[in-house]
Amino acid sequence: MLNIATDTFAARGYNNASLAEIADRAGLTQAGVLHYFRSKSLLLTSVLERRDQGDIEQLGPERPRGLAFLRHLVDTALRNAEREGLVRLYAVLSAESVTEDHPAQAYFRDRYTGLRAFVTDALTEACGLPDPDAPRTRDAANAIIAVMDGLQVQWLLDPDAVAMAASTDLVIRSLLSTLAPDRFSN
Amino acid sequence: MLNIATDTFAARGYNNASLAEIADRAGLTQAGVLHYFRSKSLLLTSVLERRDQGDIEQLGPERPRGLAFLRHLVDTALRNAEREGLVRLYAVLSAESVTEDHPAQAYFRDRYTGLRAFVTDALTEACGLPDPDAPRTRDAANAIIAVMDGLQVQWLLDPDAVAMAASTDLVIRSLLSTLAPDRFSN
DNA sequence: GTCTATAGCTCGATAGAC
DNA sequence: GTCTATCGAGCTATAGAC
Repeated sequence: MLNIATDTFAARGYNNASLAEIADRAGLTQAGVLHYFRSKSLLLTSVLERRDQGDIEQLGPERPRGLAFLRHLVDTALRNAEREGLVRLYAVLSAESVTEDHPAQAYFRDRYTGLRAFVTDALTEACGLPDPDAPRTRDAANAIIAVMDGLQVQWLLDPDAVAMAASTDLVIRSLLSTLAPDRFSN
Repeated sequence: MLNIATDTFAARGYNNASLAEIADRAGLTQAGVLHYFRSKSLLLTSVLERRDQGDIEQLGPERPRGLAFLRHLVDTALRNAEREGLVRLYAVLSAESVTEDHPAQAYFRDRYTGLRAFVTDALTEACGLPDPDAPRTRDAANAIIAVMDGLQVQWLLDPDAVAMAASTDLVIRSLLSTLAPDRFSN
């Protein structure tokens, strides 16, 4: 049920997806869907929360740190090329969430805040930097997240023109050798 | 009129924006809007075409080349921080366009194809590379476009957490020194 | 739990008066 | 050119039978 809702939101976006279509695909009526989820926006929230378990940034307490975490991001980009549905869900909804009164706005704001902290920490640790709050580290972290997101949109529109993992890897390596040229040479 | 439509599509996305709201803001009725644009999707097309004149990638035949073009991208990121409406329009619509049967899908596919060619050329020239079709150059070009797009979404959700120009500049510099370490040192 | 039925909207588009 | 009126369709959500 949540899987079907996920696919539908991914294919159509939140606003353009209808409970009737989700219900059809799930083999019941629109009223049936609302029996389990009191409203459409609550269904979206449930979809997003479900997706957070067992995914990218929720790896449990033994999440990899430093360089291992950055490598994990490249791995994720590689695996994402085989998970178009998931990529579509986040690409479509994250951008849609910036529109007025979107029900997923708080979710994505918080998600990015958390991701930024993770990546900033990983960079600081991998590079052995003294100050975890250095603006340049923060800029680099934001850029790494941004490049992964932006590549997804290009890839969804034109899969053959984009190598998500290769581009992600190239950016991370380049940033590392800028932030810590002694540790990471070109 | 097109300006009002632009703002509305930017604030609500295409699907969620209504002709009635656009008409209200423009001071006429919904039927009045359809007198000028035969359909909603034609209005969107007109908005996007209008925006292409005098903007980022349409700088006329004397578009800057090589390093100057890459600097221009950073300038654009800097100016974009003062043009939230325009940023919102492209961030929202580009992601929305990957959904099924979206009227702007062809527009954004073509736009990215053109942008990729521009940035790839600029990188090839700036770095003095022999092969304009090198995969790594293409990966770097895609990454530069992606980082600019991805930063916009983060910035719209949390303006204080993101320095679009600084992050863009950092990525471009880092990539340059990876692609051509002899010309661009850290 | 799942259904039918329906209330109560909003939407895009068209027809036609002025 | 701009309006009113309206069609036909879609939507979310609720009420209530079974």
